[in-house]
Amino acid sequence: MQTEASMTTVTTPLQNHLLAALPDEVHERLLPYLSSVPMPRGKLLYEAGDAENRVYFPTDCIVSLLYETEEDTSEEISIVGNEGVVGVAVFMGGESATSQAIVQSTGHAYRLSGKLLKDEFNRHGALFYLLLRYSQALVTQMAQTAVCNRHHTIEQQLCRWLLLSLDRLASAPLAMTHELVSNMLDVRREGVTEASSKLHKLGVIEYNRGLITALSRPRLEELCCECYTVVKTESDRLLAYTEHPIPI
Amino acid sequence: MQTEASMTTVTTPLQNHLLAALPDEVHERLLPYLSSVPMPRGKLLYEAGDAENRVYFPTDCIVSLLYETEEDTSEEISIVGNEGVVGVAVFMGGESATSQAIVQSTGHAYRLSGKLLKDEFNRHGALFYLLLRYSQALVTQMAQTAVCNRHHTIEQQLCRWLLLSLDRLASAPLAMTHELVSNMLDVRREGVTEASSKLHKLGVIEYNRGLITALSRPRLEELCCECYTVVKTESDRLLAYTEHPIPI
DNA sequence: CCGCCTCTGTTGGATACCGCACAGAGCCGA
DNA sequence: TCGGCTCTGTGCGGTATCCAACAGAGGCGG
Repeated sequence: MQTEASMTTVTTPLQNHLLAALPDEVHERLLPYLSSVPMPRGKLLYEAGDAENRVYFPTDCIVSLLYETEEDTSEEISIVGNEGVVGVAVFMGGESATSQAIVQSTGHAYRLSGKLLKDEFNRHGALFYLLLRYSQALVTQMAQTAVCNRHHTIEQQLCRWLLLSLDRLASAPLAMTHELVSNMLDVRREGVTEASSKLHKLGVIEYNRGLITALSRPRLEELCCECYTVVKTESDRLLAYTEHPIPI
Repeated sequence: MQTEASMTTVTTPLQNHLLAALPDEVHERLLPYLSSVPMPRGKLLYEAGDAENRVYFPTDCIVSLLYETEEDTSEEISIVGNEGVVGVAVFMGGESATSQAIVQSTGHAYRLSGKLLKDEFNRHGALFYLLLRYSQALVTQMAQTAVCNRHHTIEQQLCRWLLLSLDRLASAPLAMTHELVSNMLDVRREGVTEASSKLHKLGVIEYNRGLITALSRPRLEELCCECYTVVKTESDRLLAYTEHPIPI
């Protein structure tokens, strides 16, 4: 089973772009304390209001940040993969946030205690600058997601979501049912089926019982609204891979 | 005219909660460099992508952070008043953001050069901790706004918007037409008229040609969705007024 | 091989909001 | 005082999405 296989894949901390961008000096201090943890789909990392005393650097999994409403629906506000870190509230000083973090795509992450992260952050070195810029990228993603949910069709949102997910996974088929995607986009399952079916007819994706495969990335980008590109461009700008991030 | 009057009101930097929360030591370094600037409605502080080389601490004005779409609509993702600061991209390290900042309610702010703010931020003292926590509060507001736009009726959104605005202004009538409110919520003007009319019939607000007055705050909160309270509670938690903010 | 469960496809009616068009009402300046 | 502009009120048809119900299709275990 595909899921099981990916659970046993060997990963290294440096598959995470943030960790990879840090200088050796920081690696020496942090790597010994990073522990690899399996991230099965559905694993709840934080609930809204929980103290976030650990942070996670994904390598080959995807984590969704969800906000709940009183009506018991929840909406994915941003996603975090190997480009980022889950648990920004730790160094932002709030300790907790009003979102929940849940694993959306099975894989692995490296876990670090909040205390160690804060200590390193407070050295005001490479990690500090990097995490701040990452936080800004996250904010951009959140805002653009908000705009997208409001203005664009389910089909466009689906394209955006697929592209964001593909960027964060080493490779194809996404193991997601229409039902799960609908939870993420917070639309009806039927809406996702309809949009998927349309994309399939256009020859852009194919899917079968919980596996979605992109057939043509370029066409996916064409059919998508601008939201994907806005987020991608801004993230690339903010997190341009540098061995030694430029200080403010 | 109400607008003109408020333009000549005398303000002090300490009307801004962030500035007020800083210890004397920081005041001594920063206050000499803060200059009071009038903030007339419609003033554009940054455009998307602009280098934010100045930050603004509002005292009695409200600034909206707007994200535009390609279809030339724009949506208010968060609002900043005397509880915050406009220009977080400066210390987050991105220098620019993908939003625009525009004055929504006439008043004043204190302006500081980005360089001086960064210098103070990089001292890693009170301002540093305060601004990080403020940023997190801003993120919470953005996320909740996103959720609200998606799930709640125009009437509920209007209540939320009114409450957030009232919190940030010394006092009553908000000088806003339905048209302007509709731009903020990114709905039709008629939708705002309809919702306003309903709130009026319920005796909760009254309005007349560009002036909106809340008659009963408690009732406004009842009619609102949970979004206002979530944001308010979390902001209060993160920014609990302390003479010397607690370090991480 | 069969039954069951999950996943996908489809339909019909309801609804919130949109776009447009226009009418009345208050205010300001000529 | 009167014309014109801004602001608010209202009605009509269109549409994307929602809600509910159900039908077929594929896979897995007994």
